[in-house]
Amino acid sequence: MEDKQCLCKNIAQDELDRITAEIPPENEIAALSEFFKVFGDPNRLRILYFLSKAELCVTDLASIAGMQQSAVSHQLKTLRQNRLVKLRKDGVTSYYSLDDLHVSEIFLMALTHIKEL
Amino acid sequence: MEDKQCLCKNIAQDELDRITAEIPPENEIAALSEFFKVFGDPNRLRILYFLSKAELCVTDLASIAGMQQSAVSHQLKTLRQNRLVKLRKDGVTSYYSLDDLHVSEIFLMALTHIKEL
DNA sequence: TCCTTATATGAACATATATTCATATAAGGA
DNA sequence: TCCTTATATGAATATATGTTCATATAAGGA
Repeated sequence: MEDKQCLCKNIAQDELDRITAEIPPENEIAALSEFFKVFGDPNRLRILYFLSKAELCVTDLASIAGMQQSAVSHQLKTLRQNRLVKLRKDGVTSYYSLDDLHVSEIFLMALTHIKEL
Repeated sequence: MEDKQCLCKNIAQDELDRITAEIPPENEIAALSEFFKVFGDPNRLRILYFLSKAELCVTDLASIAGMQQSAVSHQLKTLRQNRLVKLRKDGVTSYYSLDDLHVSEIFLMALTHIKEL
């Protein structure tokens, strides 16, 4: 707790202390922000949208998302590291699909919010 | 539609076309990713958490979030531009509070997801 | 083994982004 | 008007991040 406490009268000190004490732990905040950051790129959002509809290979994803194959691979790596997609290999081809049911929910909720603006 | 269509047999061309046709428009994708990006910073998440509990002034926020006043002001500007918080002035003091009920929902949903990992 | 195809990987690079530092601005009191 | 306080703003800076380019790696067929 810093010592630069405001002198304004809007909130009691003990109320402030209570709020501060209840915040989720540091590692959860970090994980949360990391989670949201993954959705914070338009190309990754497109990839997630397409994968919410069907299992797709890298080349098809690159094609329909209008991205280079390499860029898609990089993004898929990020999505895998964050456990949002999973990989199935068949010969030389890699197929990706969603590995997290929350993605569609979150996508929908945020879309609802955007449309209310 | 690019011409680098994959020859793999996982999905029919018309299925692929249908998926591509259904994606939300460009401006919605952009708005969505922007929305998520705002939550993708730990300090902004902290600010939003605190404001979900009470209306607070900049100095108190800076204090409990462990940030410099200037950094808080910058972040609050971003949050205001994205209509997530609102400002009430009283004399020299500015008080901020949530301007969007979705914030708590989104925060909770994501926290649930994080805890399932 | 060599060649082809699909994809992953890493470096380079351009751009984005959060914080710091300095100070401008706003509000209020003496 | 001057001074103090609270906050906003802008430039500088360090770091992060997404894309491109080149190529390594994996898989399979000849």
